[in-house]
Amino acid sequence: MTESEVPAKRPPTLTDVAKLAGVSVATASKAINGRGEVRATTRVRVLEAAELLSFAPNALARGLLSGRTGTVGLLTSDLEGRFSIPILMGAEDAFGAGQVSVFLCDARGDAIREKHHVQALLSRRVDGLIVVGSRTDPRPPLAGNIAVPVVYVYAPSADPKDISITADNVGGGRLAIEHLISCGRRNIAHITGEAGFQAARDRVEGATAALTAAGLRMVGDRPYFGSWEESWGRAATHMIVEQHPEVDAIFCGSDQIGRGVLDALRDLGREVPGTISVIGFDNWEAISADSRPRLTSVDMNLKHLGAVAGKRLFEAIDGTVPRSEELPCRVVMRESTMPVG
Amino acid sequence: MTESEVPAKRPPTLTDVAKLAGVSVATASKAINGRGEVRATTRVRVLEAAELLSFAPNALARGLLSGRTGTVGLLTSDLEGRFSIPILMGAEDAFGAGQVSVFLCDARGDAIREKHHVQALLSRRVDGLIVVGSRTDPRPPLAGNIAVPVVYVYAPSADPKDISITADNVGGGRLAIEHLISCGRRNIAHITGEAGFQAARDRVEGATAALTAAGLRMVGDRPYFGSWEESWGRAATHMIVEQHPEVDAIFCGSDQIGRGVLDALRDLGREVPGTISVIGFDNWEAISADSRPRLTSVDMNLKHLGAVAGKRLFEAIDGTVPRSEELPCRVVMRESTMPVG
DNA sequence: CTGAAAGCGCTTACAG
DNA sequence: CTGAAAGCGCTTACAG
Repeated sequence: MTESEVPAKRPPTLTDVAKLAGVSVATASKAINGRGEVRATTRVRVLEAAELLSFAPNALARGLLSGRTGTVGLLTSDLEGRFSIPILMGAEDAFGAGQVSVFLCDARGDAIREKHHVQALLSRRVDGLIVVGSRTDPRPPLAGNIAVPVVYVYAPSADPKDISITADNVGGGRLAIEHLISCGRRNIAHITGEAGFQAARDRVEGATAALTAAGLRMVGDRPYFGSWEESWGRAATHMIVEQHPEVDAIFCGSDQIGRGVLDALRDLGREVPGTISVIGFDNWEAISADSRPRLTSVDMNLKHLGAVAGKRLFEAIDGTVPRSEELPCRVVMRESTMPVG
Repeated sequence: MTESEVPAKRPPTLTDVAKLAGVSVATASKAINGRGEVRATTRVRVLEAAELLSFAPNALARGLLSGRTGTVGLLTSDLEGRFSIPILMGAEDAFGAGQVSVFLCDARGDAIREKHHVQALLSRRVDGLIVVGSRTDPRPPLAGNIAVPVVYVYAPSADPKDISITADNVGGGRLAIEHLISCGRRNIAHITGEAGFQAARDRVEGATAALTAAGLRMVGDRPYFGSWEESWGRAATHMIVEQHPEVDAIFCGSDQIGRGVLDALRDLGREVPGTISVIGFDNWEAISADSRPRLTSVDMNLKHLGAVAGKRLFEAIDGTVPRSEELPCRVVMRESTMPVG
């Protein structure tokens, strides 16, 4: 039986490489890792052997030795929701392709399932954990003694001692109103989602502050809480336009609401942005980028949020203790708030 | 220095548990894994010790021994796109919480990045790989000698020897037309995305077959290829209604197109579903579930696709050789195709 | 029923 | 510059 007939059942080991190169495993290890003084010709011989066998060092063995695995766990509560994904991408970016590998776990908002996932991740000796929430309300911290650093993103941990990276929704509400005022609007209404959401309340707070600072009041003297859906945007718009015909701008708590508002205004013959401006929230391309007119929106920079969380996790793994951060939103302007000269 | 003062820097090991329970590591191992004959009282003692230390067995060490890591790699080319996510969730479901952990890698459609990720995953000794495409066109198989089973989902591998789990888009096109015909429609137009997409061409093929089988022809005698966006749906609708006023149904290649079609028909005063029916494709809730009227759509069952891929990967890991599968779509009916009596 | 020993694949002092 | 040996945390025959 010649060598070429032997089927390579298991991946090649360092021993295989060393044998082929005619050196000890110790030397092979040093050559491959560029460690210790290895003669140049020896190093080349080892590297060639490794190449020939397409040797990939067993990360499990390495992790066992070093105590570091180069893996992190990403725990999300709601993969389906569109907020997790950009955050997740940002985090992935921060880790870099191949340097650190990411375990993805979706707990589906179920505490039991979450516990199982955490258990599994800890067994796999991840170097750290990122916990991604699906709404901005504070969430209970992970149960149990977690021996590795944890960073919470989007939804902060309810424990202020934990590290949380969040979007500044109060600031986002303020930005939206300031933008509308910049466009020359004075009679601004606010249609938003369920009052049970911290995000809704925060944006109201920011909006109110900005209006007050400008000496203005909300049309209707209150926000219109309802649901996050288009149909609520449509219904509320009809009500507002009828009761407050002077309305010349609407700040919407989501792009879906914004989309409903645009459709209703179109039905009512109110021209956007000619006689009334509309701004949404989330900057959800699929909803905002092809409407008539295209919808200006507040963007929470979710990808950046994820990237910052990733960086902070690294710092924590390296022993420094990062602080919680609340990152600013930004306005992405499109035609629905374009001042018409 | 008392015991309680010693900080637990590293996670407890089996040795710690054994020591605390007053047995050997071998016995501790057997007790914890329910293996071999261990006296009941001994087992209890070990389990209590493990509990007390909140011992979690090091999966790396286990993996090193057994050659199985209980991890799989999920390689996606486009996390942002909305097709990957449901597939990913389905796969996660198939793996079960905590049993198998999933490494998520987004190659961003970049071959170099993909290679890096595969390399990293192989180093981590994943038991298998799932490759998720972002469009249904066949993709080149993974480069290099992959020593573990690979299952392609959504986008099949260009190599027919590989295992690919795909949605039957031809069948989906057929279903859409058959549904419209069931609703009493005879003059059916088809507005779809770029002809460069296999998905567009497949759905056309199915639609044409179903029309022919019913003795009908497409309105305009051809599909209207364009883009996947709302604006194309709007533009094409105006054109079709003008040139072919007899049109009484429109099959749309995507829900976004469908949404544009609905909006245009509304502008044109054509009543849906009264005088004309509309069906979309993708069953994208955010787009289809709150439109006026709500949009009937063809669903590719992506989550199920992912789940099947996960199951097939397991079978492959366990040594059986699964076959490629093309899974059926289904029609999710809403008001836009409701026959009006 | 229990434990000593070997070994999974690697790295790291330590001799030579 | 090179290699023998110990050890990371676990499991698995094999003695006792």
